[in-house]
Amino acid sequence: MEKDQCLLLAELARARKLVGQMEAELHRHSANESCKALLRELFASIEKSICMAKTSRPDSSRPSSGESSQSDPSKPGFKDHTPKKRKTLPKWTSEVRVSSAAGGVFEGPVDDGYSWRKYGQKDILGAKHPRGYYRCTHRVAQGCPAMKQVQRSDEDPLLFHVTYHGMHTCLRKQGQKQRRPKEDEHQTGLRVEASSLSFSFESGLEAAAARENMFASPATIENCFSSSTSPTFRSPAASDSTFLSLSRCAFEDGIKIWSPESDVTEMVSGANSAANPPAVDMDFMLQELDFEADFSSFFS
DNA sequence: CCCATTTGACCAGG
DNA sequence: CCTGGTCAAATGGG
Repeated sequence: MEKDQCLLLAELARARKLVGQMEAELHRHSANESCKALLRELFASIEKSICMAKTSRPDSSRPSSGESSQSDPSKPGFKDHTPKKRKTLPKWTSEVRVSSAAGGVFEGPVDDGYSWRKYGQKDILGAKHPRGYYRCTHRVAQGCPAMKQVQRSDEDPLLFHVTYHGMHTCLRKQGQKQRRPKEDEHQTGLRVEASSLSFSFESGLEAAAARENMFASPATIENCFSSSTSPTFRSPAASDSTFLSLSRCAFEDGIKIWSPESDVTEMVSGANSAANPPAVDMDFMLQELDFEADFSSFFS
C-alpha cells in the first residue's frame, strides 16, 4: 500500500547491503576491531530503522499459523513431516572463496562461525558438484531456523556459493565450551539463552525489500560478534538488543517457543541501564510490544 | 555410546 | 513428470 514506506524499506535494505559489503571488505583486509565495531553499530542502526519503518505500519496481520504437527514418530505408515511453509524465511546468498593457502585443505562448508549439521546432498542439474544442505546444529535445541546451502562452483574449486535461509536465533557461548550434557535434563538455565521470536514476512513489503536487495549476509556481521575478542561482554549493550531485533525474523513452523520474556526483558533492561539513549530503548520496547501482540495472536 | 554425515527414497512445486 | 529440497535409516568417527 504505502509506497513511501516501501521505498523507505527498500532504501534501508540497500544501505544494509552496502554495509554488509563494506564489512566483508574490512574483514578481508583484516581491519582493526574498532572499525568493525563501528560498522556493526551502523548495521544495527540501519536494522533498527528498518524495524521502525516496519512497525509504523498500522496494518494488523499474523502468519496463518499451521499447528504443531511436529515430531510424532509414533505414527508408522503415515508421514507427518511438516512440509508447510518455509518460504517466509529471508534468503540471501554470498559467494565464499576459500584460499587453498589458508589452512591447506578446503573443507567445503567454510566455517562461518556457526555450527551446521548437514542433512542432505543433492546433485543439481547442470552443476558438476552436488549441493549440500545444512541446518543449524541448534535447530532442535533452540529452534534455530537458520539453514544454508553450499554449492561448489563448477570449475573453480575454491569458490562456493552459499545460500542462507533464515537468520540464527541461537546464541552460542564463546570461549567456553558449550557443554550440553543432556538436553532433556531440564536445563532451564541453559535453554533460556535462546529467545526465539515469532515473526514472518506476511507483508509483502519487507519480503520484497529483502529479496529484491539480497542484503549481504548478516552472518558475516554476526561473525564479528563471535570473533570479537571480548568474550563475555560485548562492549555496548546496544549490540545485544539490536542483535536481538535482528533475529526477530521468521522461523519454522512447529517449533516450540519458550518463555520469550525472561531473556528478552533482561536484555532490554540491560540496554536501558547502559549508556543508551532512552528513545532507542523505547523504540525497542515498542518493537517488543508489537512482538508480544503478534505472538499471542499466534497462539490463540 | 553419542552425534554428525551419508545416501537413497520420498515429497511438493513448477 | 522432472527437479530441488527434506527425511531418516544406516554408517562412521570421536
